Amino acid sequence: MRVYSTLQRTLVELPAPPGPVGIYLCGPTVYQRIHVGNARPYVIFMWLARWLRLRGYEVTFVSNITDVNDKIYAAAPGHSVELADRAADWYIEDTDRLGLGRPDAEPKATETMEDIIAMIAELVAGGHAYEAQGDVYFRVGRYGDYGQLSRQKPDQMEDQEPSSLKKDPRDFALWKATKEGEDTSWESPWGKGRPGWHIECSAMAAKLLGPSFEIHGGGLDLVFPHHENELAQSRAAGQEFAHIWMHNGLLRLTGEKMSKSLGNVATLEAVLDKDQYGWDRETLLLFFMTAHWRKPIDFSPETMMQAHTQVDAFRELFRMKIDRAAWKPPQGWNPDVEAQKFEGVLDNDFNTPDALAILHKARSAWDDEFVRERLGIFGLESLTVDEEAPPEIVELAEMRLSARAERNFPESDRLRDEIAAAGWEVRDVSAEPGYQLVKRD
RNA sequence: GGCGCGGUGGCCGAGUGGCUAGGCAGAGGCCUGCAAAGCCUCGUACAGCAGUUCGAUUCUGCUCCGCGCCUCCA
Repeated sequence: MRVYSTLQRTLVELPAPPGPVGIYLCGPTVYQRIHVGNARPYVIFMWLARWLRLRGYEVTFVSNITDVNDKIYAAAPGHSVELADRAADWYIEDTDRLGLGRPDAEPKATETMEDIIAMIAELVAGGHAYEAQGDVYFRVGRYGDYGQLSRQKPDQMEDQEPSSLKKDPRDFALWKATKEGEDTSWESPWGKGRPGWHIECSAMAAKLLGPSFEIHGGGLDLVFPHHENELAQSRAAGQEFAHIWMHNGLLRLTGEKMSKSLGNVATLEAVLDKDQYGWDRETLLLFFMTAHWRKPIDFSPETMMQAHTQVDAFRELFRMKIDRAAWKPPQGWNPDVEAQKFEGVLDNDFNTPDALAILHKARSAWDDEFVRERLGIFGLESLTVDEEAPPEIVELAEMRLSARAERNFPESDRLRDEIAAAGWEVRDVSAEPGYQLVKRD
């Protein structure tokens, strides 16, 4: 198994199973509902964790929730705790709807305060950080490898968060003294305050995965400064930290990155909501499969529609009621060979579009077992179950069957329309009972 | 200005130094009372210009275009 790592700028091999493989994913800052773009890393890494387990790895998947931050203070003056709690619940609720389960741990910054403070103290003691009027800053100039992840040259960089207290404009805050209007603070050796953005991830990763682990993930927009800073502070604290850095491509809306600051946002809730975008979870999951995890992907009616059509095509395979005993692999379809290819493409940088192509080939070959066994990896096992029609629909279909037997086609067509109006499609088939009912949305 | 990613047939989207990606849409046909579903047939694409090579969409350089980061952002 190998994946592309931003740090090495190449594919990096994972140690052989069983690992262990620790995965740390940067989750959202909670002050509003997450958007579909935020859902992409969640989905990709849930899938990856599942796949690695199937391949025999011992996986520990940690994804944090940032619940102290300037944005949260700004969004709910005096009520930041309530907002963060509520928005964290939204995040869980919305991503739960994707049906992929949860990471092994979802730590919050506010629940990791001791470790955060201890780590900052260690950096100060080691001379990698300094205190200034209750703030603590990381001394970028002292860490020689600064910029190795993002390939930024320190002398070319612009200032990070300007502050007159910094000794060097490139330094960044590990701890911030409490300011007016902030309704939460924690005691520390430097007085009351709260952590900077980057240190929480270093502390939580070390706490739950140890000083050295395999994979650190997040969106491409986190490479600099967030991940650069995490790497610097953790290494400065003597930890090896993550070996592999996976950065997923960003979701785009009308050609631009979907982001809260640009305001071109479709919330995950809205995308899945019947009264809004109304896409089902399967469509969204398959949509994410269609592009490689490192590439940008366009969220548009066209691309979602194409994903939806594919979802229905897989459903169709399981409506066919294939007689497995009579089934034989057709020309050009060798399940064993294809199974190996399937493993191969996922083991090679987790290429889901290639995996999807193989599933389509299996579908064409009517190899329902092959497809059923693999759809589950992506949380799409629901496509294999065909919904039963309710009695009143069945009754209409029976009436239509009689009408057809009498060659009363006007009545037959009227009944078909009536069934369609109720959200079902009736088809004439040769197998008993002579019709097939399919749910339509 | 600095750093980085990408440009593939109508659309989405993998991949490869020479061998069919796959999907969507479209056209024709079989089947059907009409449909639906299914099946069959049909598309020789890889931004442009140089170069390396027996041969490049795939490697190198340049140009053009798009995107991301350098400030909070998955």
